[in-house]
Amino acid sequence: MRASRLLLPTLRDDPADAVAASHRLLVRAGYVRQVGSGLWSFMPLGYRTLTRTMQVIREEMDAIGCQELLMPVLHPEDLWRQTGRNAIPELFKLQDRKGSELVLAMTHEETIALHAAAEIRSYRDLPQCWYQFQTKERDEPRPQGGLLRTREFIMKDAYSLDRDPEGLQASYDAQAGAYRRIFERLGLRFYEVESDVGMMGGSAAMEYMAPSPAGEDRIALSEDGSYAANVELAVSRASVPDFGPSEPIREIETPGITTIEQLAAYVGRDPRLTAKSVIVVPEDDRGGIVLALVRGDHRAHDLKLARAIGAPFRPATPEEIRATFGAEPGSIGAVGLKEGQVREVIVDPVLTEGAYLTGANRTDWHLHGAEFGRDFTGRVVDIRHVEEGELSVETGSPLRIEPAIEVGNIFQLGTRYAEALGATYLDESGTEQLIWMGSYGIGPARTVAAIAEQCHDDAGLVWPPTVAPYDVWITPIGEAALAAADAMDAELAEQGLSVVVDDRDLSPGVRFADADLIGVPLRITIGKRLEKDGVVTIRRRGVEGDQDLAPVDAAAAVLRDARGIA
RNA sequence: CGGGACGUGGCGCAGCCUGGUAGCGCACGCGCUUUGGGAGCGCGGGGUCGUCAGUUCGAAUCUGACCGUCCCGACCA
Repeated sequence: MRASRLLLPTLRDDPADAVAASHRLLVRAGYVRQVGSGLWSFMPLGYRTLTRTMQVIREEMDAIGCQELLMPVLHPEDLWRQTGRNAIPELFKLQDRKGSELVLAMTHEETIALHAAAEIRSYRDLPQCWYQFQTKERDEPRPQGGLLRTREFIMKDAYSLDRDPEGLQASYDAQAGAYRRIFERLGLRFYEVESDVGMMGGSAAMEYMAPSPAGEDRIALSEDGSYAANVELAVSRASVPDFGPSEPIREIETPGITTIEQLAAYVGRDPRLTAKSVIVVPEDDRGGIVLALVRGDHRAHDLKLARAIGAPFRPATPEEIRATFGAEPGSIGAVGLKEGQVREVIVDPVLTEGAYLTGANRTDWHLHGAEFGRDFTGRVVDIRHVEEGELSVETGSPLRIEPAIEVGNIFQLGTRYAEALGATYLDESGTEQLIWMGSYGIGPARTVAAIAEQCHDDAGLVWPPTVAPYDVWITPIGEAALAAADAMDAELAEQGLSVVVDDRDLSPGVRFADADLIGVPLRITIGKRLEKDGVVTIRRRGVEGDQDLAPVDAAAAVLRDARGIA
């Protein structure tokens, strides 16, 4: 293919609003263009990379017996009412001309359960695995980072249907294997981590996380490799301070002290001997204030706390705190609360050992020596944010925390959707049973962006061969070189390689710079060495000092053999 | 939702404070020269300055509303 016939809208300058490397480079190299906030077009170059990525995913899905299908994006809202997920704020809603209520699908569990309910009759029909590549629509509060968080995106979503939990486990394990093969083939560095089940509901879940500074997620990894989890549910061993002997609880005056740092400094104690009060208002219909306690040097994790409460929440305002506790913020604690004063007290398990400095619910006073069980109580739930350097629970290996991009996830959903939509089968005894479901997603566009985050240098993209838009990029310099390049293109194309001959009437420097930016892995330059010695230059993008000279007649064979191209 | 920044040819920007007929670089078209790492010269095309309203003899510039885009926050008690 001649470059003069291709759309290659490369930009010399970085787009002004791009922050993430993938955003900057994919726009500059002409792969994608923005249509609106969180809305992107894949230009021809980008679409080649996207389709190659999708093809790898398709092959691995097919390899585990998953069958491809296609479901609509536009759904009757009623379908989503049946699972209650029509209340999710990210769900786009609209009406048709008759006023019928419709939604734009953000995922397809409901649809799958609908079809399972209608088509699956007998245990003989199970197990099944269905998947599609289909557009998802999500009304994100804040699209971000180019392709990293968008409002519309294609998802590969697969769904397994099994007769029992054992069958679901087997389907889930097969998907996990396929996912590892997919991301390995795509040349992505990734971690498989335990994850929260989130809005899907269900029992077990894992995420596939590509480490990148642009990632919105944080994952906790043990140095010995035995533990990997999203910080949303990661656990660790906290350090243990020296508590000293148990003492009776007593009030101490702490004028103007409202933060843990001030408190620890004022009384000259380790912050680990203080307890921090997190006061929040759940956003559900029950009302009331929840008081959560973590150790002074610890942080509560938002999502862990929301899970413990069973609802999203917002921080309580100073007025709400004063009204509830009769004291200023900064002096609040769980000791001496009256029945019904707060909706609930949640205590991090770390605080069940030892005695702590805590708020006295009296402005400018704190309590010394408060012990769980003796002086205060509450529901014990892990709500603590794990910290870098803490030890893994099982092996004691130190943890580090890395930012990462979630490129895929797998969920054991159980029977939630089957129940809601009546997806059942008859077992051998003729008894009606619920179908056990799993769901398995990959975002191909986000995966492409994650690869771009990991695979680039100062000059541009450096694609792994599996996802590069083309296999070989030839830069001919001069008339004779162009003929040789076309001949080489024909020969390589016959071997199944896709080739671009950059015949554009631009200076060599500009064409080299574009080739670097676009990031095709194999490069052939044909120029003055052709006339002088009859050789061409073969290089590999992104490999320092990599350069071979090959006779023009043998270049195609040399390139194929030396580079191990399949 | 809260806060901040920015909207001027395709891209990156200046002009705005101090109102007076819109400019630079790149890209683009034509011609000549040039051709192994972002070439040179010459000529040329392209912008109702985000939208609407207001102030004014006159608005890219001042005022207001709206729209759009990006970033931070919505943990740090």
